[in-house]
Amino acid sequence: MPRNPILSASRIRAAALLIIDRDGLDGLSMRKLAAELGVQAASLYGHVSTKDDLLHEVASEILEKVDVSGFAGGDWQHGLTMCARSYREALARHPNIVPFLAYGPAHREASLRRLDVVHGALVGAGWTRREATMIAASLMYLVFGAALSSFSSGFSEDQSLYHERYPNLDKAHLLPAVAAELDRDSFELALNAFVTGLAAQRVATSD
Amino acid sequence: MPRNPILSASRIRAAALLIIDRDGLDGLSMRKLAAELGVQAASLYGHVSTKDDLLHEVASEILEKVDVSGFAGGDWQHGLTMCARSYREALARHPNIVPFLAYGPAHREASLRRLDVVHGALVGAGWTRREATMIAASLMYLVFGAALSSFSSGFSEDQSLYHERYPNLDKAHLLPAVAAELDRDSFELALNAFVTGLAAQRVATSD
DNA sequence: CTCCTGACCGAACAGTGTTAGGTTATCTAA
DNA sequence: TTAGATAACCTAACACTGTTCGGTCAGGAG
Repeated sequence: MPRNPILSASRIRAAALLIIDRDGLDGLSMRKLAAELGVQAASLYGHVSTKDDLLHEVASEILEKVDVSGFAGGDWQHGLTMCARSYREALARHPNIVPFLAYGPAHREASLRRLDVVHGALVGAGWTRREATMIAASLMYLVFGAALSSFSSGFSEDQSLYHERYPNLDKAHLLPAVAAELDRDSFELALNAFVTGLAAQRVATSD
Repeated sequence: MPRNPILSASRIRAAALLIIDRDGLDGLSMRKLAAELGVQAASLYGHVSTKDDLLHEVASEILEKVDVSGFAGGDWQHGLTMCARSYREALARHPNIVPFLAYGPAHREASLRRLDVVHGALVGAGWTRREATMIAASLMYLVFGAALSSFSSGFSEDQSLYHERYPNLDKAHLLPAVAAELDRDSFELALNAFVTGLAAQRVATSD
């Protein structure tokens, strides 16, 4: 090796994620990323083929942390719940990249592997293949919906306007701390209602 | 009036939405939009303050069609279901703009008005204010999650790869027609399970 | 010491959103 | 009828974007 490399694929990924977390998805440019690493923009292309590719790599890194081990015990309700929680947490840690993540989850290797596990567990628990597919899809709806349309990233404008014009709306969720809690609780409510409802339907159809 | 205007805010919105539907969100540029209207890019700025603003206007136009009249009867389960269906349909008609829509639904006038109606109806049906907020949020999770991570926009790569590597996954949802049906059915499943689960929880806590 | 190779850089290309200033057709006022 | 006002559109440019080509230069191998 001619020289000690400053850059590496993983260092680039880390810096990219840092910028995305700090400045948003649109706040990431190759020049800014290069500057963050003390380098010129062109140098990045020795380690990364394309910006889009870089984003996919960052995305995969994030999604690696999703845990589907909850299905191991054979209890699909528990598995579904644990998987959804873990998924949401992974996304909530980097909310700015979620719109990109959602673009094509099915195209990513890790997502497919996970989906395969979930699907298999559901079929093993007695759901039909079609039902298993739809349940897995529904879980994605909840997870991505929760990560995307969270209170934390909404409701940040002038507070006084809300209350008088929309009397039914509570203005408490304007506070960031409250918003984060409300996000988590709303997700838990939705997840719990969903799994409960599924279980009820399961009993009904297996009669 | 000095001349018969070629441009108008609504004509610009319509053309923008057409391009978005056809070429995707990234496929919309001010120059392309201008060309579509037989005009130069700069001319657009006499009718539209900013590209971001234009997108928000297009978004509002789409969201205007969401129908919350299902709550009128006083049946919150029916209201929730109808509202969610109408919402999803509105989004499914223009899937490419959904990532933008999801960015800050809470900032849009029409969304807040709707949210206020839903919230009021839920409180009227006996839910606490906090519960109502969380239920409304959950509904958004489902709707946006369904519109975003739909099968139609995923799974479009080489079909043969899937089956051997992920034995649990069905390859039927690769076909566009099947995918659309699967999207709708999955959403209905999720929605039904969610509302059922909510109702069950309601009975339990009101004891 | 020379050669080679790999890492980084400078400069450019085509494209983006946006703006300042200029042109022109029509409508109003004298 | 003609002069001026004005709205609608355009030309040209700005600073930015992702990406590529050709160069520079440090170190290891012979």
